[in-house]
Amino acid sequence: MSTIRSRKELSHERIVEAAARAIRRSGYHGMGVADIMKEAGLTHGGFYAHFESREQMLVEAMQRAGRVGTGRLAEYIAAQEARGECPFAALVNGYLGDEQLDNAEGGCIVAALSSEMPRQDEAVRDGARLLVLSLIQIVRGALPEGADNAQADAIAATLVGALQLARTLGGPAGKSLLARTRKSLLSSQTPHKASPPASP
Amino acid sequence: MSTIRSRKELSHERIVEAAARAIRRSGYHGMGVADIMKEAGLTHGGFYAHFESREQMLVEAMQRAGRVGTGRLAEYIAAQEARGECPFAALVNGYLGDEQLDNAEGGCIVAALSSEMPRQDEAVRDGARLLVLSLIQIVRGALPEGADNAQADAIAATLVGALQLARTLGGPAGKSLLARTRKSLLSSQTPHKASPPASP
DNA sequence: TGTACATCAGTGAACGCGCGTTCACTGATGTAC
DNA sequence: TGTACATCAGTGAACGCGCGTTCACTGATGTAC
Repeated sequence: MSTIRSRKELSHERIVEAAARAIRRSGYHGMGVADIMKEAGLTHGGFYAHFESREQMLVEAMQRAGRVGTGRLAEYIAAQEARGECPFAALVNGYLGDEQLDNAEGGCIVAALSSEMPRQDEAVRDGARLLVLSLIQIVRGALPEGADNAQADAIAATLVGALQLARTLGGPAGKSLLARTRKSLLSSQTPHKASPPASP
Repeated sequence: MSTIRSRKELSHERIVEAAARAIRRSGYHGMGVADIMKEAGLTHGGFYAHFESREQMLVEAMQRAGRVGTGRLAEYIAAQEARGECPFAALVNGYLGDEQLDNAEGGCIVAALSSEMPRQDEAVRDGARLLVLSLIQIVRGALPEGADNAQADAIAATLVGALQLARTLGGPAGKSLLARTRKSLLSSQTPHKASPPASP
């Protein structure tokens, strides 16, 4: 597969890239078409040569953020696994790492937008559904064989919710909420990997 | 404490009520000042006799939604407890009840807005922090004596996240995500109330 | 290889619309006597 | 109890601004010969 891209294709990618960052940083309505074009090094007039509408750009931006985010997380888990860490711990520590607190722009798009997702128009919401499903897929993949699927849903919810609550609190309070959530998740899950701990 | 309210106070409350519903249904920016005044049975011109700015109205609306929501949830838990249900199960079943799927407008304000909260200006965000903390407080109250505080944070995150993911999926898929999350939460927690189940 | 022309990506002004905010005014409520 | 006046809540027109979208135009890229 060729890497040769036309000038226009390159611009298109820069715009989508900028939009993918913008919506995670500022929300679906947080930045205008002109701002995003500017961030891509262009002026707003050319926008509609690339997209039918702002909404269509949102869809592409979501897909991109989802694809990249999923890929990075999967890579991280694989890398940690290669170092002997259990995949679930890698997921929790990667997804809820302290760096994620101030990195909405480069982080998980579901955590950045999920309370807004249900309110979007059909096209955007369809894209959002896929993002949710693919996050759940990743969680499933990181759970031990034979784990209940119900757990994957609950854990995905915990990851997303924790990042949002921690970001809302911000500062040390947010950091400590993150740490507690990691701890809680890891201790709840280990029994499935090893033998159940004796109840004290 | 007197219930006598002046005409203006009554209007004020209607506006805040309408705003509290509006932001949960449509997000912080989802409805304009004029829409909200209309919903309160007024015209937009009178708005600034009640609030210094739109932002200040948001703060009051959040406080109200938080107060009412917290009250309702606490009452529900108490009522179920009186019927012999354990408080944690009441919390999970109440907060993640199927009715909540289509009731953002009347439901938990944290679930309705948490991905937007970190992006609000200081006054609104301060209000949001209090909402998060009071949700965590409720969860703590519903956990058995001696439960780890870390668990309360994780569970609050799960509740909030699950409602958002379920609402994004919508329909049967959303309903089933909710059900799975309830199941997973309840089975993870019961060991603390009763004796730990034998590992199969 | 060089010139002439067509294509194409991007520019920037302009438009319409919605929204937060202001303000002069009105009609109702309430107070003084 | 009734009248005259002051206060006050609410009205609706108007404002400025930002945003999504359109469009006539420009300058660069690429093709034909």
